[in-house]
Amino acid sequence: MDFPELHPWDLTPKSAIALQKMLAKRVCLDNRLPREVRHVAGVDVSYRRGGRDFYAAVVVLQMPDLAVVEKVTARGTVTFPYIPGLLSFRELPVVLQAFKKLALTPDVVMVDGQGIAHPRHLGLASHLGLWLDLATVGCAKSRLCGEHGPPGSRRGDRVALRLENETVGAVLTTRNGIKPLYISPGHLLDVDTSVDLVLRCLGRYRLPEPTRLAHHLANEARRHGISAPLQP
DNA sequence: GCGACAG
DNA sequence: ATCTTGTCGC
Repeated sequence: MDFPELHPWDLTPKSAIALQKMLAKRVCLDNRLPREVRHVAGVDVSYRRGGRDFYAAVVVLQMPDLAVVEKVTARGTVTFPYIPGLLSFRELPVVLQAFKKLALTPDVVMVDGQGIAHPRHLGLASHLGLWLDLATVGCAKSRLCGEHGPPGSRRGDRVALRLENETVGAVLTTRNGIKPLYISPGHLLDVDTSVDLVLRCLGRYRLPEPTRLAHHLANEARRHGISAPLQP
């Protein structure tokens, strides 16, 4: 159950699903955020179509100005195929390597992917949150599961994302007339707090600054083919 | 069996 | 996610 100790290639989709069901019980949806959120981190992974290398990037921004205070990257190897619902088994290993290089411990982490808006309530954001014991928010660009009404078209508009008769997240419009984002709590916070946090991290783009900047940094790391700690 | 399906 | 050139719009 521990990546560093478990040979990744021994994990089968079936065992991965069993593990998700176990871990999902430990996800906490109560707010455990500090009174004042000082640091918000964004994480993302990049790789080439036929390549075996994965590049993860973590960027830490300070609130409320969103200034970058730390950036790290890490390189890893593909050990699991992409299967909808099992994304964390593919991306978590390299993401964890990147977090090991982080000097700061952010109050919350924004992830490119789902939180509990997942078939077994354990999307990448939730899995990462449990692993790091940090508050995490799932910020996906498209839907994995769940139903929702027509999203509003103005920034700030949101509609509930429901799954099995429960609200597991929100479909949030981050820019006027632009395709909305799928927000769901990963760990240690609730839906409303997740949405509020994303809104407070919004710049002039569709994606909130933390994940947007992490995306760029991961792409840059991939292009350089190296992984080196950086100084802001 | 068929359609859906984060990144 | 990634592959790719131009192109429509604020």
